[in-house]
Amino acid sequence: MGVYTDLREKLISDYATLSPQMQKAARHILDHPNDVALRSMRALARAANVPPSTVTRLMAAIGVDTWQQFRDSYQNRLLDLPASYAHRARALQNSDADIHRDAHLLQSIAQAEIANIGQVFAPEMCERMKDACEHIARARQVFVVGRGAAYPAAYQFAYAYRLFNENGVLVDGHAGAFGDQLRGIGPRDVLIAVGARPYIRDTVRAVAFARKQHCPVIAVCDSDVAPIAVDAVAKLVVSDSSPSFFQSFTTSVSVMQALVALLVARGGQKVLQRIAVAEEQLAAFDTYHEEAAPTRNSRS
Amino acid sequence: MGVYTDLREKLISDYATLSPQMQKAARHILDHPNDVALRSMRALARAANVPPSTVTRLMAAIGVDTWQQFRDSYQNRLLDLPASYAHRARALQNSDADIHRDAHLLQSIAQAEIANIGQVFAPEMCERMKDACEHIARARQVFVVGRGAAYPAAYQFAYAYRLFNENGVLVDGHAGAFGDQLRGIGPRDVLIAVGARPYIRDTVRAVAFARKQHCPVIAVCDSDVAPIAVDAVAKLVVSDSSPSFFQSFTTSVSVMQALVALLVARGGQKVLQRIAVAEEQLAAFDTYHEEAAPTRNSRS
DNA sequence: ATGTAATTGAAACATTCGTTGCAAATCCGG
DNA sequence: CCGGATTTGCAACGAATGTTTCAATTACAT
Repeated sequence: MGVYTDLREKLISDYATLSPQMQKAARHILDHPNDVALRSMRALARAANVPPSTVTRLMAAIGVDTWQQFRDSYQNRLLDLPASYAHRARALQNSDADIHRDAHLLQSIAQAEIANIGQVFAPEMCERMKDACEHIARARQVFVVGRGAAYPAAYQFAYAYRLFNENGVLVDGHAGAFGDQLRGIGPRDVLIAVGARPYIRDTVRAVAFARKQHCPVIAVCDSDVAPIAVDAVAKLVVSDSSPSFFQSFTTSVSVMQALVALLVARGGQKVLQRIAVAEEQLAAFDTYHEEAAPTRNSRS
Repeated sequence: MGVYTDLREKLISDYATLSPQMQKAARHILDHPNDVALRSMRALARAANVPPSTVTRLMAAIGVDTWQQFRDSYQNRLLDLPASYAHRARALQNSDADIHRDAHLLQSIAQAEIANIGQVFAPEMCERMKDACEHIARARQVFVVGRGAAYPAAYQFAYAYRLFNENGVLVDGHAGAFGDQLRGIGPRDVLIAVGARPYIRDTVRAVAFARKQHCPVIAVCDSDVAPIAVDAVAKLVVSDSSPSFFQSFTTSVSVMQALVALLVARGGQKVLQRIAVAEEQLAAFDTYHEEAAPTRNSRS
């Protein structure tokens, strides 16, 4: 066990006994170990939003004499990490197949995911995303539909979108009211449909209905010729290849997040304020867990 | 090619034209690249046995404005994932005007997502995932909870898991029945809790309840010291950094998918058959859209 | 050799670094 | 409600950082 690991363990185990401010610092260190190795103490403190002295005090609290010692162990970890991804994958291929079967699978998944993300954010797709945003920004109401495995992506968008806009509707068909939720959809609205093969009937129907009502459709799907992409004003084609049995829906989620990010960027300060208000409301509803003041074990 | 490579190659190609002292410095940098990333300029100068000013002059000689720039590129090399680093640099440099803003944002998102995926599938994390699978495979019932933005990840797992196992329960609190769904949870079960800051009270409560019932908890969260990770049998820490306003939950989804993939792999042929059966059932329920010969829009 | 240009290192510069002392704020048991 | 203990942020410190200036040195063509 390296020094780095020891220090990290100590931070975790002592975390509960630390003062709130020190917890903030400790937390940041645990979550961003590289900052310790590469940036200055003061910079770290700024990032963690604590005064520099807190970090020094944290060092004392976990029994480290000086920041330099602490930083050194984090730097050593960075040097010991063999890590390049290609390297990792290669190491796996010439190793015992059975024992590392799981590890191999996971590395394949990681590579597939990275490749997928890369494709989804290719220049052409970015253009399409921007187009999609134009439509969304202009729309009276924004409907989102996604069933089955595509539901997470739809939900994700609706959840984030509704933090700063009132006109988002997640068509989730709760209580069988699938058709109801699309009532009133029209040319001035927009429907975002998420789905991949095998296409779920509900989603296809929703798209068909929207088209009949002359509502523009944005399709997030696995092919330019997917049934839900026919005549869509924007086709966001996500690659969802995966070594596992199921397709990956990570990229769908990622695209939806990107759309939200674009909308927020376009909306500017005003949107940020709305989000702040929304989060205040949530806090008022006692939605969030308050990070408890630590129970201190006194030592005389 | 990354910035690092450019600088390094510039150093090599210009080596002959440099003054003797600068060559000493350049030589040391080429031989000890990590010193650039981790130590100070003066320390490097001392090690190379040249005065600090020589190093500054070397920066000017190879066309780098400041030591900080130089150091940054070496730091990036130290912690960057090998795959697709190129994307960002290239995409960023041939962009201009107001297109720049959106394009830049999307590229940053892509890069962040890739980095996040990379961290999530780091060797240590893979070990933790395998541990988590052990617990899941042994469990009598598998509860999954995730609220708010974390819901998609929870849903995603539950949806896929239930295709091949009967004992999965998505704790989604529909109709306020949040507590009800956890009834009977016990030591032989397992609870998978997904959540990131700000932690949602329901999720924290669910974890607390499970712990009180001595049910092992698997935490998918953003920190080793997240409230839902306390005393978890497996902590799957996902990095969710994002240039946008919201954290990214893509990685959570990805981890959940990976867990499913591991479980399927572990289950072997038997599991695949179960999935086949489940899909047949879905087809029987007319869930899927049958790909018909496309209705062609007349082109007369 | 001589004058010009290039190279070099010491010193000084404004910052920033990690650390410490201290006074105000906060918590908590009585 | 109080009084002691803990926690916290500010200001200040000396040390070290990256950079610039400048005088001394070297190299080299004339």
